[in-house]
Amino acid sequence: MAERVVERDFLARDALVVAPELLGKVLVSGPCAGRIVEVEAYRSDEPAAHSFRGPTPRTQIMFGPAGHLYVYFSYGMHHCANVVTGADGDGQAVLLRALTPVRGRELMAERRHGRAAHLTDGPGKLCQALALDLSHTGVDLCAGGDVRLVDDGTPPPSVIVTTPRIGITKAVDLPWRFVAPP
DNA sequence: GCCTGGATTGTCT
DNA sequence: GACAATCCAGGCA
Repeated sequence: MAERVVERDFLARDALVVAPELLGKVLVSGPCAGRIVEVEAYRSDEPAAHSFRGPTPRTQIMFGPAGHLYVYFSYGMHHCANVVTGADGDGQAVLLRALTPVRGRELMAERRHGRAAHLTDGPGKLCQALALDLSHTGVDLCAGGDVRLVDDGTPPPSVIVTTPRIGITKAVDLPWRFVAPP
C-alpha cells in the first residue's frame, strides 16, 4: 500500500473545502494510525472557533501555516486534535472527531485503560489512543515526522454526511461537521 | 490577580 | 437520560 505524506498545498485551502477531503486520510502517531471518519471545520469568522477573537498564545498556531497540529485541553481532562488549514494568518483549523484504528490497535487499547472497543470514536478518545497532548501542538504533519498525515490511496467516501457541529454553544446551526457513513 | 466557561467522557439512576 | 470530574485560557477588574 503506497503511503505518502499529505502535501501542505492540500491543507492550505479553506477549511470548508479541506474538511470533507480529509475523510479517508490516515493520521499516524508513532506505531499507531487511524483513518479519519469524522471532522469539523472551524474558522476565525464564526464565534465557535477558538481563533474568533484573534491570535492568543494558545491559538497562534491556528494563524500560522497550514499542516501543523493544534491540540487543546478542555474540561480538565480531555485533549482535542486539529489540523491547521487555510492560508498563513487565516486562523482556520479542522477538528478531528473520530478515526477507525488502522495500526497499533493493541497499544491504543492499552492507553485507553484496556478498553478494546470505542478506541477512537470521539475527539478526546482519539487523542488518548494516539497519545497526543499539548506538547504536540505545532507539530508539522507534512514533514514526515513521528506524527504525520498520510494518504494511503483510499479516496474520500463517495457519500459524505453533513450536519451541524457537536458540543458547541455558539454558531450551532452551521453545518460544518463532515462524517463518513459506515 | 481572580473568575468564568469550555470543540468531552464515563458513570450513575 | 442526566450529571459530575477537573484544569487551563481568556476576559475583566
